[in-house]
Amino acid sequence: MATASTPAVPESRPYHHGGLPLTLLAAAETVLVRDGIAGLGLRAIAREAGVSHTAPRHHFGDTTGLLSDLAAVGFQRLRDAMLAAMDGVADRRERRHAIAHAYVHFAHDNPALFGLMFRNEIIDMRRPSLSQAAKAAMQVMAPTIGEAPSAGADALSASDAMRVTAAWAYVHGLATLLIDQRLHGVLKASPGFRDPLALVDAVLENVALAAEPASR
Amino acid sequence: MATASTPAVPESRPYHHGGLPLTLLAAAETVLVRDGIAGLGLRAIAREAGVSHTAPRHHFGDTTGLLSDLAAVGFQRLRDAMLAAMDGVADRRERRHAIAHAYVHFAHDNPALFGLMFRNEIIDMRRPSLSQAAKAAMQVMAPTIGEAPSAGADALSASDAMRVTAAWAYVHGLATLLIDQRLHGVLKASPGFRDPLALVDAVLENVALAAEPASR
DNA sequence: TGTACATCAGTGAACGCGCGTTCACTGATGTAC
DNA sequence: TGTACATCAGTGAACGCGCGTTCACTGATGTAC
Repeated sequence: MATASTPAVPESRPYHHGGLPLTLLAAAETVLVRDGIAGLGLRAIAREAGVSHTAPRHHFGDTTGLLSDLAAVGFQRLRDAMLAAMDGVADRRERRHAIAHAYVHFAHDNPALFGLMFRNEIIDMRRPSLSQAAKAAMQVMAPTIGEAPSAGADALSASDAMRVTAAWAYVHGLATLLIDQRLHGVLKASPGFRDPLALVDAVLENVALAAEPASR
Repeated sequence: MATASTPAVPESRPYHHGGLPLTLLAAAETVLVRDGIAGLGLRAIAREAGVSHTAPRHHFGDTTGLLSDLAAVGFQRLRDAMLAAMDGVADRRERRHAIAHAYVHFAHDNPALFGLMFRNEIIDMRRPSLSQAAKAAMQVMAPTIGEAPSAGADALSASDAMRVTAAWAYVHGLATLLIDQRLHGVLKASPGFRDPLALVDAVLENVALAAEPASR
């Protein structure tokens, strides 16, 4: 494809689009944010992109293909957000907090996209682009959360595996309860928090995970 | 309705069903388990119940009404499971563990139903039957998890609100990551756990939440 | 004890909708010679 | 430098599908008198 380097786009829309795949992903996100996951069909996305409704098929095959790639974009952005939050933070505990904060706030700021990233009915985690993006995002968490930082995420001790799982579940649970609006009950029982996000932020500040001795 | 006490059901199906609402809820769960959330339409449910596809409308109004009631049944069962797990357990820490274990295993055993209970697009949390069932389930957790057990769930101190939120998020995250099959990556990096559920059980045994001083 | 009638519960045909899929096509690009 | 041709990218009409909704209806039940 010699498209990215073509000097200029002709004034009247050319027959060949040039960068349809990226345009379709952007259109899909627009539809997702506007109409929610229910509105995410190939026809609706093509309509949003101003293109024939059979065009997406050339690039993505089917709806699952397109949405899986969109979910992959989501994981890349989540990873970037966590990396940016950690940047320059030396203290280990601070880094952990920065990651958790970034995870929850990413979900809060992109609720529809975050939801899509975990909707197995309409995306396919076996697609390489998606599984790799998801793995890359998780590999940002593992070294910071585990005990043996250098190990990376390809070989975890049992206790590190438990730490990583627990930490991920903790922030993931906060994120999903937050964006699914399930915290209003707690908020009503304990006024003083401005809104659900404030409650979640306070939780992240004050309640940490602690590996405890096996004898509980 | 003088249905529950009618002596016997005539051999040839009577025109009036008698207990259609309950039958429809059961049919909906059958469809949900068999075809997933995507298959949950009024027509499919009526078909499963062996009844005209407009009949559900008399009792539930629309799809959201029926599914919201099914989600309410789910919350009732979750509550029952947590109560049963706590039954006779005196130690506070053991009770906490029992609740968490019950929560995660309920999700594991009823993944489709659990998923429905948190799908805001197709259920309506404002319906009284659903919001009450959800609240009742949460009120099983709150007194055991907070510091001031007698307070119940209607008035929580700020620190209890944080504890409850954190504990709920923790088990909820474990449950969702588990049933969404997101733990395979961790499992691959750390063999030795039989399967994702074994990993989650180990996490529940060994990693607890700890409220820490505000200075992190 | 019987009769009339309103109300409730369930039926089945019909409609319109948006969807995914198929198909024959056309416009544009790249490559072989 | 030009020509022929294969391939790629996108079009638009058509089809079938399951869905929710509307409608006139029928069978059964409860209640007033």
